[in-house]
Amino acid sequence: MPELPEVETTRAGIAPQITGRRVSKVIVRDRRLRWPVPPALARELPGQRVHEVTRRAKYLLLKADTGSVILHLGMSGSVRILTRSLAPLPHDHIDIRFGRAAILRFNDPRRFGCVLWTRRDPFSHPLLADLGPEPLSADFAGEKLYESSRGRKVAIKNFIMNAQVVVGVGNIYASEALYLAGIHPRRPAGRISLARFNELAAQVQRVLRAAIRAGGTTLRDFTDSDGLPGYFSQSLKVYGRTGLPCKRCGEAIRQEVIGQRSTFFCPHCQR
DNA sequence: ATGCGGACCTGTTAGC
DNA sequence: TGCTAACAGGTCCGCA
Repeated sequence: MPELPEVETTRAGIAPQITGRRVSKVIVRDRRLRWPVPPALARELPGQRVHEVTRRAKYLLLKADTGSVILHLGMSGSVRILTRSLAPLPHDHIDIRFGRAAILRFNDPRRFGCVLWTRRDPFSHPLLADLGPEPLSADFAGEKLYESSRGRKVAIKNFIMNAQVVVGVGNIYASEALYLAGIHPRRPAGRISLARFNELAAQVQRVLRAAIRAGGTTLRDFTDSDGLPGYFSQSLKVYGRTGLPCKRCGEAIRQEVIGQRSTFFCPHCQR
């Protein structure tokens, strides 16, 4: 579920419900996530206020009085806000309770996600310290991609999915952005011109923004069980369209494995 | 430094 | 219909 648009939609959904509220209790039902949930979370967070809910890459950051919660949804994670007590379902691993007002409930079947606690600046946490630029920031442009790609032989698909290069481009939107920019996913990153990188950067922004808009519409009230904007799938040009005609030229969309992930592209429109 | 493959998990779907 | 295998939106880590 969670690519950057889903994470951003989640952030926007939960922020108004917990910002400024005081945590009353943290319940950890299963601490076996990607990294074990630190005991300090349940020990230190209760009694503190959440001051803001931000996002860096696909990490959600809950800034509290003496530290921050760092939360990642992995492949299958979701959070939702309950406004009344509900019996936990399978994989409801963590509750962060805000008195009677709200419960933030973290669910993650595959447990690739994480919920961590740091007393330091979360941006200096090892998981966040080396991350590349945010694709939706105003200063994100093709130049950065172009410069960091010189001499690199890695396929462009893998390159733009590398979080040290640019964050937030997951498997779906990597295929989509490359299609929109007309770039073959296997093309070596170092053999792409500045002009084409400018186009790619623009299309990355465009597709992510469009998906956020679609997600935002679907999940307006956030008591829904999973943060799945099932909606944007209608707008996908290549992802999941193996064998179907390209919407531009009619050629059959190809599916190949690149970097161990399924990749979708039009062999005619992408070079 | 770079690039590749494996690892972590469970649930759902595709195929025989 | 039922069993098994393949696959799934992420990303860290170790090795060559």
